[in-house]
Amino acid sequence: MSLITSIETVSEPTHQLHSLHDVQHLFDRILQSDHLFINRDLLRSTYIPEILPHREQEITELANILSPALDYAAPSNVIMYGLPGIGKTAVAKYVGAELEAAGKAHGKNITFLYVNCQLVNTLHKILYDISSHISNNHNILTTTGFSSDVVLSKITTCLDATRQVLILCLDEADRIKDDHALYTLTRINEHLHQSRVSIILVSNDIFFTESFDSRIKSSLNQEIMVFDPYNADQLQDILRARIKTALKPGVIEEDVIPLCSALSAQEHGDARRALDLLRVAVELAERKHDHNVTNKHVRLAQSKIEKDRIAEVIHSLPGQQRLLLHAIRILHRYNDHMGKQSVMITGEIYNQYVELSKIVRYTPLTPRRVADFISQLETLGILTARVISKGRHGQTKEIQLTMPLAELAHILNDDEFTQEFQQVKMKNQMKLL
DNA sequence: ATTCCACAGGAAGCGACGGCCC
DNA sequence: GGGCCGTCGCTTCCTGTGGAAT
Repeated sequence: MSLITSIETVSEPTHQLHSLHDVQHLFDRILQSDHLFINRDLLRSTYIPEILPHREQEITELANILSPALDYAAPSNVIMYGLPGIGKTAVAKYVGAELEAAGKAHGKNITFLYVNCQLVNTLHKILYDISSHISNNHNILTTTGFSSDVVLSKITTCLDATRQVLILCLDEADRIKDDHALYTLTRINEHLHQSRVSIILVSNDIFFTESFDSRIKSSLNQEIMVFDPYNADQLQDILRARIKTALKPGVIEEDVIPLCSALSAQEHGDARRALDLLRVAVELAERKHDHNVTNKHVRLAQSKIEKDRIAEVIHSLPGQQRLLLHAIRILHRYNDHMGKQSVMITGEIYNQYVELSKIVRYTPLTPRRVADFISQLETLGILTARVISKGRHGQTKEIQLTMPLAELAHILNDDEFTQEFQQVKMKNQMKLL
């Protein structure tokens, strides 16, 4: 389907809702349809259940490491390694909550603070997270504008004033930009007299501490826990435990759980993925008013999850990166038109990008910056790129889309740039825009 | 064996920004 | 309102790369 025809198809809905009455009927119909869920939130990976199947050993190990906190002693710092979706975060949060509860029962002040370093990725941001968490009834900084030293000093004063053990869990710790941040955090105890801080570092990257200098390694003084991926049988147990409370009895066909588990085990034993797959499969079945969830729904869910992920990523890209994607789309289409390979190289993509920048009146960024964008798009799974040498014609990158061109065109269809390109296309009869 | 090309990608630095203090 | 602090997006400068051409 050409870009212009695909725009036409989405322009006008065939049926329009005119009144609040219509809307009420619409939702009545949805509510009256068969509900397969009892509680869909229980099939979300963010939900921490009361029992974590196949992680009993890790829970016990972490609990043993952290138990000195109940005597106001500093537990060892812990590094937890393992691939995504295999229960590291769940174990840390589970043990953290249990420890807080045990502290309360024994009259000890223990605080567990979970920080996701994907967003909170600098020392400064981490310190502000700590300060806002421990600030209850204390005059401590909860806003920005202070140097890291000032915030750190306020935190240590507040901690010492309230005698407590703070367990700081830094998830995705490999995202922290500055090694110095970890060094500072691991040495907080040197400033404390009454309280103690212990750190749990959670990472998918087993090599992330390799680059640390010896000062950080020694100040970490860590216990290491390595999490093994779940196998297909273990994933089945996890899913079966969740569906007992999340879904109505008998709505799942016999082979659905084994299929979800097998597909997720193929990746790397990712329980998060297995739960998403099952939840989306049930949602699709519900929307179709089917009474059972079958393998067909799981396969549809698998394709939907992947498409949704890429579309969401593309829509959230900044303007310049979307413009670059338009350049790639047009170049790809041109290559198809000329019967050439769908492989593109950096130089021609950059030239196309500069052309488009003129149309939308953007100042084109430098080739260096655009090269970074290409690497980022590769990281996001939208492109594949490999460095090749063209001999006397220099070194470059061979770039390919990971999705069909039509799919990218469809995703970019409602993009703000598309309309401008359409106007230019009509004015200049440029077939390939 | 040497030269050459078109980049890749690291490092450093700049300016803008948001949020605060004084 | 100027100064401070940390962050971010970006440019500029630079060195490295590797295979075809000479």
